[in-house]
Amino acid sequence: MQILSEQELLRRQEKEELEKLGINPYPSETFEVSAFSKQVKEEFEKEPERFKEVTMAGRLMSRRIMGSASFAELQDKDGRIQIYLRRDDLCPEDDKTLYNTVFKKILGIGDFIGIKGYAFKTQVGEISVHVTELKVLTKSLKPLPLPKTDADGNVHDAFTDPEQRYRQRYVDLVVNPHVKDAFVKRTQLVNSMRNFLADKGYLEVETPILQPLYGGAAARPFKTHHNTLDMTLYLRIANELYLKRLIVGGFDGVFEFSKDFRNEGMSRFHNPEFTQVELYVAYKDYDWMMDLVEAMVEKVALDLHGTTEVQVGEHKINFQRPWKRFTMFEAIEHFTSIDISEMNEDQLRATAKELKVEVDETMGKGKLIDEIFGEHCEPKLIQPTFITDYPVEMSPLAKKHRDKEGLVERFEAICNGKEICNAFSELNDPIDQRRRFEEQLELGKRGDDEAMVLDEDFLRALEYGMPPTAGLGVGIDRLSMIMTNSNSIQDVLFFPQMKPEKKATVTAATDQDFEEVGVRTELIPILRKLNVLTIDQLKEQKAGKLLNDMGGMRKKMKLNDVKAASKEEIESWLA
RNA sequence: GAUCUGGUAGCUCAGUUGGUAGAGCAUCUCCCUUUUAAGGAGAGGGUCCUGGGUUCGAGCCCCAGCCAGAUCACCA
Repeated sequence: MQILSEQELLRRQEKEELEKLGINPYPSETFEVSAFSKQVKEEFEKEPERFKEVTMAGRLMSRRIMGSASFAELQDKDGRIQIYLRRDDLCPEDDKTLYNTVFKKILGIGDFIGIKGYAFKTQVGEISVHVTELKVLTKSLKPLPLPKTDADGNVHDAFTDPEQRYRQRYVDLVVNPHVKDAFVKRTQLVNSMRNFLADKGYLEVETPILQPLYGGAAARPFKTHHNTLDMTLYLRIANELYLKRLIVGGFDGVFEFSKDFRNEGMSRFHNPEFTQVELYVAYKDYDWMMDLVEAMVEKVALDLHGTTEVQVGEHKINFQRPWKRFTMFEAIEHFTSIDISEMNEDQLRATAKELKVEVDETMGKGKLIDEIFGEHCEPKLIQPTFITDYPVEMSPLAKKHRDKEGLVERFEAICNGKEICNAFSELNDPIDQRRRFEEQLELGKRGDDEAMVLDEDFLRALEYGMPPTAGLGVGIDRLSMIMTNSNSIQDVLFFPQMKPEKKATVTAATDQDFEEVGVRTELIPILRKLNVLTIDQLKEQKAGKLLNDMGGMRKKMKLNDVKAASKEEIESWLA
């Protein structure tokens, strides 16, 4: 049994009162809506004729009752609009129940109602709807936390606790309008990219999420089991190897918006499941792909904001083409004034130590370069910048650079100090690919639990021949954070991963349970009020103390007509 | 995984050396009858995250745990 607060109990009573009046608190039939809050507020003055009769629906979010007339606010998908109710308009007949009882007494904040009426402008100049008909659409049984905004725009009592906001996103969305905006923008972002790619003639596809081998990235996977096949399956960490198989098969441009899963740490930049769009285009290279990324992200910014400039934290980021391009060596030289391009491993290690980068003996050349870059360059790259030509050791699926030894044709776009995409000229030499996988296997044997596994079927596909191909992965969550000025990935995921809420430790006893040990029905509420919720808790009580406590509580609860429990009675329960 | 911070009414938060749990909003009652974050008056509402300990007495002190956030580590 649930323990309900006073306000919850009251709302349950209100629901029952509606039923007694013959009003279904949860009606099933369609309620036709003809107008929305934003539309009425923006268009009424231009075209008042259109709003002479409107039907609207939403949650009641505030009420100001003044006897026979009331103002209230209705919140629909777009926002709030003031509504005006007058008793004699709502109830032209003698029966004033709908106004006096249903609206004034029974309905409350959070309840869904449908209204019919006409738009007008109040004396203070607020566009409102004068209600002529009112229908209860859903009774809400829990009180909403209600932030208030004052005349200066300051928000009071905002619903801000991050734990509650993420666990109960539905409440967050109802009471914090800016939250909704970020999610709408996220969907616009995806649509913008999808249209951009589809307009170029690339095919949106779906590939397996459950994979017998996980590949395409270096990460620990989630593992699961298929009963019928009696085999281990992994949730994909990337879909790269499947999309490349499709290029082998003859598609010359494929992309997929894919949920990927990585069994790793969580932070404001990491959620165990996240979204990437991956794109593979045949007969292209990474230079070509940089041009595409610039054009696509610039378009996203324009579609979302109408400008290429986006405010992110304290920075104004400009996505206008062309973006700055640095090779990784150039970037390091730019930020540290050290040219590392000709250094061997020992010199690199010495340089890293000099630059106060933490190094250990297991790090090879590639890893050392990456550490120096990550420490001294990446955080400083605020405006969108392409970093090109990565060390081969860290990129087992990228093609070796056409003329730079030890590097691959790879780029990342960095923005606001974080990677937003990763791309390469895809490795299509099956012999080289096998060798790179084997190097990964070595790393795995040495204990790197994120090393890639060898995928024979993928190699077989490459052996049939994959044309030269440019590939790209864009982190949708990261890009959404930038485009919505969000500080945490949790603000662009409706339901970020959380530990489960602690369950109620005890299952409360029912009335019947109490009655079975001899407690009179009318005494049960007193026991509950004393926090004696289970029979075990009852049995632990001391008879004398319980006698006193129950007497006090009986008085406090004003249960004067309930005969107090006697000492003998209490002893019989505890026996 | 480490460190720090937090968890008190439906919401936002106070709470003094350890001594009867508070405010604002929300809720309820009454008054007011075209308002603009809150018109006025009154009332109700609590597992102080959980479990131990110290104490005559714990929201407060000690120990263990749970949940969250931030930072770090990890995440090519």
